[in-house]
Amino acid sequence: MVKLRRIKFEEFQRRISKNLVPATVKDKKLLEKKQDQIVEGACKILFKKGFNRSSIREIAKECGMSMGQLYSYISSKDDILFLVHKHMHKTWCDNLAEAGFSHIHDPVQRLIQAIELTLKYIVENKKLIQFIYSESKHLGKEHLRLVLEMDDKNIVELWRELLRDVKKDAYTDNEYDLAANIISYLMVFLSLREWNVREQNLGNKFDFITSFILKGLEVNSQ
Amino acid sequence: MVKLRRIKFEEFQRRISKNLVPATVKDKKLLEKKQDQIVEGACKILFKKGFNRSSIREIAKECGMSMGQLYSYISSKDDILFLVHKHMHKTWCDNLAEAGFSHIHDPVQRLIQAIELTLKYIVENKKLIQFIYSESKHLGKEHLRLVLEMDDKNIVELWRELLRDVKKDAYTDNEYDLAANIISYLMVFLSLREWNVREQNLGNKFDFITSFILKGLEVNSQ
Amino acid sequence: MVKLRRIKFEEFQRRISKNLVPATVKDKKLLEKKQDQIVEGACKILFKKGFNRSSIREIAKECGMSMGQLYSYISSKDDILFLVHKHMHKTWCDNLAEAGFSHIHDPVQRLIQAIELTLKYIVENKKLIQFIYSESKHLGKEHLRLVLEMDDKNIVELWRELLRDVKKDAYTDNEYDLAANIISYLMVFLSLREWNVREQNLGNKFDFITSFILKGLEVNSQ
Amino acid sequence: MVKLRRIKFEEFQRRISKNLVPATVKDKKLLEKKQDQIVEGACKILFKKGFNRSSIREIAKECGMSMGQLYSYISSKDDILFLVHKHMHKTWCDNLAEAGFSHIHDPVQRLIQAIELTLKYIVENKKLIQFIYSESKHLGKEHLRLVLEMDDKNIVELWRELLRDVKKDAYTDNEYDLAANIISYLMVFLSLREWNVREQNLGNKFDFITSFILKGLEVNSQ
DNA sequence: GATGAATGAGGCTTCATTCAT
DNA sequence: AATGAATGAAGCCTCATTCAT
Repeated sequence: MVKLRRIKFEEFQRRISKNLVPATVKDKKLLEKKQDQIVEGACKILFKKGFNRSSIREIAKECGMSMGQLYSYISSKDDILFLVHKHMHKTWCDNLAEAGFSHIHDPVQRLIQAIELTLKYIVENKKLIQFIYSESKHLGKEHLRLVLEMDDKNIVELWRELLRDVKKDAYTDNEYDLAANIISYLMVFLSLREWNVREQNLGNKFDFITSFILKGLEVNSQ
Repeated sequence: MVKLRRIKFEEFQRRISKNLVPATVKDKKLLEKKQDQIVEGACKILFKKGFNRSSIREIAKECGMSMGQLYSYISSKDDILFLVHKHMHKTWCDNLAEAGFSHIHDPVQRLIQAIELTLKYIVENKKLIQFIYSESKHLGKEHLRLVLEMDDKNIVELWRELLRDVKKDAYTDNEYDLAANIISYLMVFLSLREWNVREQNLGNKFDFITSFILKGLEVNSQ
Repeated sequence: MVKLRRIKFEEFQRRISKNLVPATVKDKKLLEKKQDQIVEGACKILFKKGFNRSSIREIAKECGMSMGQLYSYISSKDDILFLVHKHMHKTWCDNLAEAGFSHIHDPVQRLIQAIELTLKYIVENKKLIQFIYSESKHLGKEHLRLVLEMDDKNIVELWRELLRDVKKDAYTDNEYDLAANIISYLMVFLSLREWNVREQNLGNKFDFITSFILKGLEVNSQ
Repeated sequence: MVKLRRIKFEEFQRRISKNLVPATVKDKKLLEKKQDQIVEGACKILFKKGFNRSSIREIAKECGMSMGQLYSYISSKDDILFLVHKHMHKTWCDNLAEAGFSHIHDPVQRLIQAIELTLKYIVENKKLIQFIYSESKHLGKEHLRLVLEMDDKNIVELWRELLRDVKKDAYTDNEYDLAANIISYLMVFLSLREWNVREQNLGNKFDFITSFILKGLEVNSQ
């Protein structure tokens, strides 16, 4: 199951590459390396100031690049935003794939494992998640389409599949979709509502959310 | 219960007024009226183009004001964003207050009513919600503090109270807080994830979400 | 005849105004005045360095305006080029209208007068003519269309009419058109080929050209 | 007569070479071949986008060269413009030389043949002519001098000589010069005023122009 | 009080040319 | 000798805010 997902992600990678047409650089290896460098540098600025308030000049400087160099690996400021989205997506998928849960036979335990791995990832990448979810409106049309597709085909689809195993045929297709989206949405709750939620032991929060979801789905965790 | 909330909101109004220092206008009544006019006009532009791409000139024009006039009711562009937040907050609270649910004796039914009213409000004000949640990063520090406080003291607090009645003493304080925040967060799900969720009858979605929450809370709705 | 032309020019003025949409300024009178100021300043730079090598900053400075101010009377650098074209067109038409020739009864003498007035205008506005004819390729699509239309409907049409009176029905429509275009083209010869032509008395050049045209048209100037 | 011209052109070639200082390449033969390749590739881009909007990168790519290689055959972007001018000049001269007219004994027929060959050349190389005449402003000072000299010593001089045979001693030197320049100028009319002139049979246009010139010169073509 | 013209810093992006590899 | 990545100045344009009228 997870392998399948990884394959799909790589398929996206390929399609995505076509949508980021750097005007000048030809060396693919270098391109990828530099784009990683851009993501790393850009995030430092972007997380602090948001997309609009971060200037290309600042970002280039933080990346240790001249503006000209930066623009040979991207074709517009928008591309940076897209690169960050792609980065988030990749680390998210990698995180799940590495930790793994497809070996767990019990569908419920598998779901629980997926939830906990994801919650952990989200909390560990709080700034990234906050940025992604508050700035996705600034993506260009085509980039937005791609990001939504990545989200739907990789992440939401994972929950759909896990739910199908857990709920068997108890739901209609619409309900699987809705539930998968709700779970997907609840996963980022802790990062997006950080300031609202009272300080307390993180494990408690994880447990409460996991338990809330399982009960909401009428799944018996025993 | 609801009355209490309204009072609180007005209390905020007063405190908030001090944070919007119009340079010239003294007539409070006029100020309020004009600021409503600003919100109305601004929203038309803001929802279409986002905060950064909307210019003061455009907004002023849409409001039927000169730029000078506009600037006598606000002190910076950021104030407009705050006014829109305040507007959202007010209509949200008004919506609940008008429809009302404090007369419902059964705590569970009261909770259900609150959920459904809120879901309805969120869907009817989709653009507003989407705007608020994607542009809150642009709020100035002080404004952000106020908005978070409004959210916490009015909205989240409502859920906390409703939950206390429903769950009696089954939760710890932390759990009441967490659950209230989760519900509050789930309320805007349909507007923020519009594109992801499959087309289907809206009522079904409402029912699914309501039911999911009630089950998640282990509340028996019968 | 000439009056007719003037009317036509004003008609263009009106249509043209719609194609130069300054984003911000509302006072029409001021707009016109400032655009004249822009043309005057811009020409000093443009004639010296050509369109591409002249920066907006330089032009603004020469006009005694800030860049922001400049941009409230134009909407792009292209507009400046168009304004210069319009300016040329206007002075050309004004020059003919003021000196006048419609009162001359003899068609041949009228043609001669038109030629000499035009040659005089062209030589007196050498730099302007050189600029216009070497930079019109840089006009935007819509502006180019307008300029070509102005040229055709006002200037070339003048020659067509004069020729019709002179040649009666000796030409086909195509020939009237071709001859009018050739004359129109020959008029700017002295400014565009300044460097090639040997220094000599200007009057001689005028006479030679006039005579060349009349003979070319087989018109007897008696 | 024509031979003379060719010799002169080659003489220019030599002088011109000194003004294009390729940084590295010493093999003259190779240099010439590569510069032809550059002209061919450059024209494809230049005619489409104009000089300023064509980047060296694009041009190099179209030429099938690396940027480094390109820069070993030119010393600046301006050189490319000059190469195109030289190319135009060479093809123009070659065209006349190949078709030939020096064998025609009757001076008037010879002139007519020269005119028609030139008109044909100009129409067949419309894009080139349009480019040359709209971008010559971008030539550097020294290049401009050379181009004007080529034009005067080769092309205008041809007309001067042809006119001397046709008009015998009827003109003063100034008049020969003026008439030669006018003819030279009229030759490119059809390419530069393409859009203005009504669609019609090209032969008609050729005949009208030829006839107009002959009459203008008071030359009897029979 | 009301208006909207003016400011000018700062935004994103391009590209001729060089030079390390 | 050949490559093409890197430089960085300069390009055009926008717009929140002020202030003379």
